[in-house]
Amino acid sequence: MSKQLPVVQCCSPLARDPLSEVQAVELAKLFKAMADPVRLRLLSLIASHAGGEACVCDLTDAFDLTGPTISHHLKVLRESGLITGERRGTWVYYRVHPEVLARLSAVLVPGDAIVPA
Amino acid sequence: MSKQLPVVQCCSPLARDPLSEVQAVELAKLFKAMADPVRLRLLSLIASHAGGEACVCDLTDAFDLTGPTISHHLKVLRESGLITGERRGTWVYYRVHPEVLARLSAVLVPGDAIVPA
DNA sequence: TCCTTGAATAGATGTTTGTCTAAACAGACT
DNA sequence: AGTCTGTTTAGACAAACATCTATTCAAGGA
Repeated sequence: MSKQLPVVQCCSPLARDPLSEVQAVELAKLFKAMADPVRLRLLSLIASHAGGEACVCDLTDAFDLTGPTISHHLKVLRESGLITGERRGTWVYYRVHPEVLARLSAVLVPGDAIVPA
Repeated sequence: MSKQLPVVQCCSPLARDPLSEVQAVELAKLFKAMADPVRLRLLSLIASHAGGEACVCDLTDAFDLTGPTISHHLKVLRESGLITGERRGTWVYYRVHPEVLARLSAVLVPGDAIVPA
């Protein structure tokens, strides 16, 4: 549906070793994608939806925003690698990439360094 | 040193239940605070520093940025509740609030809902 | 083929944000 | 007091961003 960014290769937990500049830039992109209430709710709606996927029509109804605005936010999430979209007939369905969330989660707490994917 | 925001009360994991608007706004503030490479490195430098704290002088040296800019980023992190600063004599020392990171981490992965603080 | 509906793109606009310089504030030491 | 060093505040400015309207693209059904 659109360009796939590589899944985060980053990092040992924040509190273990200082982040390199490159790692920080990489991570910041992901956090920036989540740094908006609408995008967080989109992510949550998709992730918690039955079957692990939701169509744009479902998502649009949940907000008091125009279609293009929702579409813009979905694009940001897509380009950050957090979700993917797939057209099936009339509708486009989105689902999250749980590994990306898991890696992000692991960076935040002290614990084992991330093993290579 | 400055106003303390309440530690995030938020939430069940993203993928369990759809985030409410209020929860999303709350969480987005935290993610926004981390959505910058400089702030992520600051956070990591502080968290990984010996003794769990670092003074501003250490932090400033690690970047090619002016003092006021670093101070600005520290303020953003402070006001988000991720760190606290304390003046001891000449220097100001910062340390992270690990609980906030832990809660944030827990929101990202499927698992148990957060128990009240 | 044309029309209808779902979704994305293009372009415009007001707001937020990261950075800087200049100035103020806080301690410590003469 | 006066001065030095470390840190924060104030104000300015360009770049990034969230939102909108108008338009285009995609797939189905008449």
